[in-house]
Amino acid sequence: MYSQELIKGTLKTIVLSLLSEHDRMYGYEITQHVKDKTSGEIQLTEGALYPTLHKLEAEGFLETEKVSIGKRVRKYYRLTENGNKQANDKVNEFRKFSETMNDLLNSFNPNPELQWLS
Amino acid sequence: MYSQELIKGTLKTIVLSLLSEHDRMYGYEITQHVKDKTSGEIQLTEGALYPTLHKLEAEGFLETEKVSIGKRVRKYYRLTENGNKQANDKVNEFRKFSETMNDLLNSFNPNPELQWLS
DNA sequence: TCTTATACTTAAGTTATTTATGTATCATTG
DNA sequence: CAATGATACATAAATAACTTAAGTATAAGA
Repeated sequence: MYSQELIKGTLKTIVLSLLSEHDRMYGYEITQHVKDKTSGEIQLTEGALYPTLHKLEAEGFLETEKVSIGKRVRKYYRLTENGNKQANDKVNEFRKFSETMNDLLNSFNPNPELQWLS
Repeated sequence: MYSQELIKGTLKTIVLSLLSEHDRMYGYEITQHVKDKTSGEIQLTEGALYPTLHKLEAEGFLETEKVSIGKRVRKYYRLTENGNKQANDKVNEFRKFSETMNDLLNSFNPNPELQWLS
């Protein structure tokens, strides 16, 4: 499990990215999907996720749809057109950022897997 | 310039990593070094950096040395033995994290540079 | 029936950063 | 030589974000 400080700041990127490939998802589904796909190394907490979803909706990047499952109401989120753009921007930003960071960190203690490069 | 939310959480990692390759550095030097090495894409603010340096010192990862430059006093930081371990841990953690994240983000909108893989 | 999983919400406390201010020296330039 | 920008550190107040925790409720499995 990664330190929370590292996960901070990528929450929106993760949510937007997942919704880019899934058409619609609900909150709980997102937490499970991320947990499964990362072998439990990234676990989103509800206290962080739900407020973030509400924020993204308020910003116009997500829209909701309520679906009744038996007696329960499930709240699905999907990307708006702006949300789709935002998803692309955020994903590209993270990719570049991680490259920049790895360059910065690589000058010291180079990654053993990349040793052959030098 | 990357969004601050992305830079958040990597500040300690950056500081510890730089001190791993530089033996000793002072605060202002760190801000300039990071700015230069990332073409201005990561800019550390003093309000964030100095409190972090103080925190790392209080945690026993850094030790200080005051050096007079003319009439000014410059405060150099260097890694303690524990700080060196922590630097390695933090750098490795970030590397793994960025791999995990890129895997998570790659299933959608795959990075064009990696298209040949599929 | 009890426990775990599903499913969403929100308030209070904590933590970290941003923004702003304060202080002071040194170098450059008009 | 005065003004400006760069160097250099520190910290307080405001803000933002997350953690922790509690609340509510249905469904499934042992």
